[in-house]
Amino acid sequence: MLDIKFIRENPELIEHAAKKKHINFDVKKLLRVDDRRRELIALVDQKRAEQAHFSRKVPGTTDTQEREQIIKEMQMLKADFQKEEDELKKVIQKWQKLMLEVPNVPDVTVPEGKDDSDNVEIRTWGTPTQFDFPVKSHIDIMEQFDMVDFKRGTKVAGFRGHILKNAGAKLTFALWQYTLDFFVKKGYTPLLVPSLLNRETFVGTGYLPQSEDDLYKTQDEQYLSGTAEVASMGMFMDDEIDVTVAQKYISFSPCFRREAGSHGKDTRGLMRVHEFFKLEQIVLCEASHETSVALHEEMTMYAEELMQSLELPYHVVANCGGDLGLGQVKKYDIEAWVPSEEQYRETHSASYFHDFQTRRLNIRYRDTEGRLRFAHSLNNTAIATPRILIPLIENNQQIDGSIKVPEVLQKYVGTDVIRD
RNA sequence: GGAGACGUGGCUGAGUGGUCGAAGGCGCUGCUUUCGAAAAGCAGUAUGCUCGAAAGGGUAUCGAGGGUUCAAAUCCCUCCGUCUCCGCCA
Repeated sequence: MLDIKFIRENPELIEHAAKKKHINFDVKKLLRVDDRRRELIALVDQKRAEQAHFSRKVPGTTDTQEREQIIKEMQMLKADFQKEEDELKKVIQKWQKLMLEVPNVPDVTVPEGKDDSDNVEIRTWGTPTQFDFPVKSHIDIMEQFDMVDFKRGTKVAGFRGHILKNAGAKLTFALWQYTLDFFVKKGYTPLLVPSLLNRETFVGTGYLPQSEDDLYKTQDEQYLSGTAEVASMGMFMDDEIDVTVAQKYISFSPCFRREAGSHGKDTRGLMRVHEFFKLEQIVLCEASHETSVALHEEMTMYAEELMQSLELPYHVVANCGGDLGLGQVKKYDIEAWVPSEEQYRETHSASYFHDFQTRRLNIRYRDTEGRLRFAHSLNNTAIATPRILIPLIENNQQIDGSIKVPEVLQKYVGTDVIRD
C-alpha cells in the first residue's frame, strides 16, 4: 500500500509503475473515489459536529419540554445526513479495495521487460561445471542412491509429491543446519514460524488479494503460506518496533505453493514441488531508501557468500519490471548452474519493498524526531530445499557415479562423498 | 468439545446510555526549586482521517465488525483473543 497523499500528488508515477510492472491499474478511478471520499468526510464531519453540539446540551437541560424539543431537532438532523453516512461507508470500502491494488513504484535501475526472459544478468560467479563424462540429472543420481522416492511420494501426496530418503534427507538437514549457523554468525536472529496463517497476514505482505489462486486454503479460512516471510512480517503487525539497528531474522518454515500458473512446467524432479522448506532472510529497517538499498545489497551478498561456500556456480540477475511483484521496488534473483539443463535456475530471490508491506501491516517505529513512521522491509532466500539439491548434486557428480560433498557441509553430513 | 469470566490509553485501573478521548495512580517530557541530584509543585504526555501555509479547528477510535438510539466504552448480535474449570488427545 502507498500513501494516498503520495498517490494524489504523483498519479503519473503510479501510472508508469503499473505500466513498467505490466499490471492493470486505473489511477484515475482511484482518484475519483478518493475525491468523493474526502467530500463525504467533510460533509459528514460537519453534520456530526452539529449533532455533538446539540447532544452536549441534553444532560444540562432539566425542562422536559425543552429537552424533547432538542431531541426532536437531533432526530431531524440525523435523518438528514444518514444517507451520506451510509454512502461514506461504501465509498471507504471501495477505496480500501482499490488502495490494495496500487502497485509500488519500481526503482529506476529496474530493467524494462515483461517476464523473466527479460531479466538482466549483472554478474556471474564460478564457471559452469565441465564434465568429461555423460552428465546425469539429479533425478537419476538420487534414484540411483535411493535418496528420493518419487513414486511413493506421489502415492501419498499426489502430483509433484516426493519423499527424501537416506543421503537425500541427511543432505537436507545438513543444509538447514549449516545455513542457520551461517546466518546466526552474521548476527541474524533465528525464528521458526508457522505456515498456517490467517488472511490478514497475507493481505499485509501483499500476497492477497492478488494471488488467491497460488495459496492453499483451509476450511477454517486460514491459508498455507509459501514463504516464512508472511509469518515473520505478520508477527510485527500493529507493533511499534525499534529499528535503531536494522532487525535481521533468519526464519525457517515449511512452504506450500499451488503452482496454479505453472501446469506442465518442471513436472519431473525436485525443481517445482507443492511442499518444501525454506530458510528466509527477513529485515526491517528505518524508512530510508539508502538504508534499504544497502541492506538489499548486503542480503544478496550473504546469499552469494553462502553459494560460494557451497561451491555452486551461479549468476545474479536484476529482475525486469514485469517480473516484479505488486509491492517490490527491486529484485535480484540468484540462479545456480544446473548441468543437466545447461542453464541457470533460480535458487534465491532478494527484494525490498520500502514501506509497502509495513504500511499494510501497520509496523512503525519512532524516528529521531519522535515521529511515528512506517519501517522498511526486505527479504531474501537463505536456502530452499529440496530445490538447492539439484545444483548441489548435479555439479558434484563424479565420474565413478559418486557425489562429492562440499567441504562446509561435510561435518553436518558426516562424510565427504556419497557413494551408496 | 462443555461451563464460566474477561478484553478500556505506554502500563495499572475507574467508568453500565448523555458536557467521556475517557477519573486516579505509575511511567515519560518540560518548567520551578537545587551547587547538582532526589523529593515536591506546576504544566504537558495516544493514533488515524480531514480542513489549514501555520497556529489551530473538526471528526473517528475503549479487542474487531455489525445493530438499537437523536446520543454507545456502557445495551443487543457475530467474530477474534485471554484466563479458569471439566472432558479429550499428544
